[in-house]
Amino acid sequence: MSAEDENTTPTNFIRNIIQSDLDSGKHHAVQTRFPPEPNGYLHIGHAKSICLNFGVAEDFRGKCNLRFDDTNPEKEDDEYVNAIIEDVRWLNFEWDNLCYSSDYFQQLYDYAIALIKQGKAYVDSLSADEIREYRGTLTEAGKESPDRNRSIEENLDLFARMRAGEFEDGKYLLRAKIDMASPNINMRDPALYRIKKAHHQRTGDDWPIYPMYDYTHCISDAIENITHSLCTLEFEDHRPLYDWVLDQVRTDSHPQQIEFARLQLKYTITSKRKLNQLVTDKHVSGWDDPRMPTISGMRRRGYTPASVRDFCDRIGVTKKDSFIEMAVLENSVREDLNEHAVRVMGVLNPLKVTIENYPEGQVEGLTAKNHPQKEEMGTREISFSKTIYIERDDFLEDAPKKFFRLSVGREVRLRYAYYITCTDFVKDENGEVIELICRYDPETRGGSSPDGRKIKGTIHWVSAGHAVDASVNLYDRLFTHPNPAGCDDFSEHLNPESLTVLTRCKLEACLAEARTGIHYQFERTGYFVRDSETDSLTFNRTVTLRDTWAKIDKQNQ
RNA sequence: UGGGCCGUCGCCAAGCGGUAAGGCACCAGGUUUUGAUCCUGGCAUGCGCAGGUUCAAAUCCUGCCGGCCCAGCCA
Repeated sequence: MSAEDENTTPTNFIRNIIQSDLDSGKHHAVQTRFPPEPNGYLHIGHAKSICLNFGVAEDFRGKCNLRFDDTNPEKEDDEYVNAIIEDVRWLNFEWDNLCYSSDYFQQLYDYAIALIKQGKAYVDSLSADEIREYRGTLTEAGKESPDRNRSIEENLDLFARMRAGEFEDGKYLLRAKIDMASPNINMRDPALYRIKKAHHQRTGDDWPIYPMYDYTHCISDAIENITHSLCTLEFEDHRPLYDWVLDQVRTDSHPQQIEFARLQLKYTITSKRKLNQLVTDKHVSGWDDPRMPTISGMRRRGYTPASVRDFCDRIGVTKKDSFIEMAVLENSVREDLNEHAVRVMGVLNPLKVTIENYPEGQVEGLTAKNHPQKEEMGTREISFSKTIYIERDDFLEDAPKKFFRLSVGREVRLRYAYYITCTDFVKDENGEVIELICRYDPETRGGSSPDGRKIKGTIHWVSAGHAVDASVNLYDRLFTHPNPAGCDDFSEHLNPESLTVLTRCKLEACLAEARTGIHYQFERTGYFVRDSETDSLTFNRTVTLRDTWAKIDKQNQ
């Protein structure tokens, strides 16, 4: 690795382990997998796992599978598998094989029979409540079930009948025979199979019994010859069980489970259950509401795959619980958008300006750059006329000295157009300023003066007769609390101002044909994309520009 | 008071016995027809705390302190 690469190629303890496994010859190729359960939409936390698993495979020239962990049919749905596939594709990763745990139901079942034959698993008739009682507590050992020493023949018979659908849900359970006194509760004869007469999205009504996660995951990994099985910290206690199952079962490989800390982002939540609740309780419009930390929400909001991937590279991978600041994500988004977004002008809160000395009815075309630093992005023509709109915020009746914008007697530059000086303003009956009267300097066409006088402020504008009307959605953080998930009721901390809908915004004419997926910078206000779910002309603000003035203004107050 | 794991700058994060990378944030300047971008500089005598080993410790040892996870027939 060269010195230049040090900042761009992430290094972390997992990559170090993989590198040494490759160096030592333990493995000759890397095989990972991203194993979502299709019971909800993917969020930014999953993006971290996706970038890790696919990223590692990519960088070590290995492969990564996309595997749906679909062993709980009651909560899973095809809607979710399709959304997940779309999201992974959007992030621009390519999987080796697309698999489902349900593909292995028969093998899993066969392995279970083998386990029973080895005397390592038994059918228990204890009820769920009894099992909980028998399990013991964190500080006390559990008790062995009366069925623990059922004969192998009887276990085989019972398990076969479970599979045949002879029993009602909950009547029997297949358990591993490990150690009821283990200090690790996961090892106290964990459940392997439960009876659940539920219809499965893929296997239909073939199975009245479904395997549990601990049993399924490790075997699925082994079947796919996964070399490094990366998962989050809460599964650390499950690793002994992961290894136990693979030690009992005859598989060709024994993947290594490695745990890392899940992503936590300040002022939002990354829990499928809670996100689901936001949708169900209508706090947001859906899983893809642009305020949601879901991948589909971020996509609709205008985040780019590159920015999400960059973010994941920056935050690192460790075993430490941490909370990432939103600013890191926003920085990644701004960095990518600054590079690629097309510059245009859009007035969000219009204030009419009449240029008194500009000829009535005259219209002239001015040339604007599509990107200030990138000539190759070209230019476009914009229309200028006697009546224009500027941003309300760009005029102040009583302006402080450092306010480089309009006020009576002050001169500013209209971007790419002329210098104008405010001479007067009009108020309505409520005392609200509704119009500005200005004079322009004909010598400053294009935005520079022959006398070279310095103009501190440049503001954006749009010609009244040429602008298109649009709605604009402004988004702010969804929660007012940095850790809503840690509160008793996270819904109490919803930010009432997370969405501001602006109507009749005045945008540059070219935006009438704006297409979803094209990123724009409305100069001086932020990055925007056309909303994908609305027919009328509606834009979503992806993120604001950095605003030093807002910061100064705030400090002065 | 069972087990597992974690503590390096406000937020992340390198570091793996040789004298504290980097990013975000923040602060101070410069350039600028976006108060944007960009550029320059500043920002841990210190690595949870206390002892010990060593010529040398964030790195090794011991003991504390603090935090997270586990008692679903969820994943």
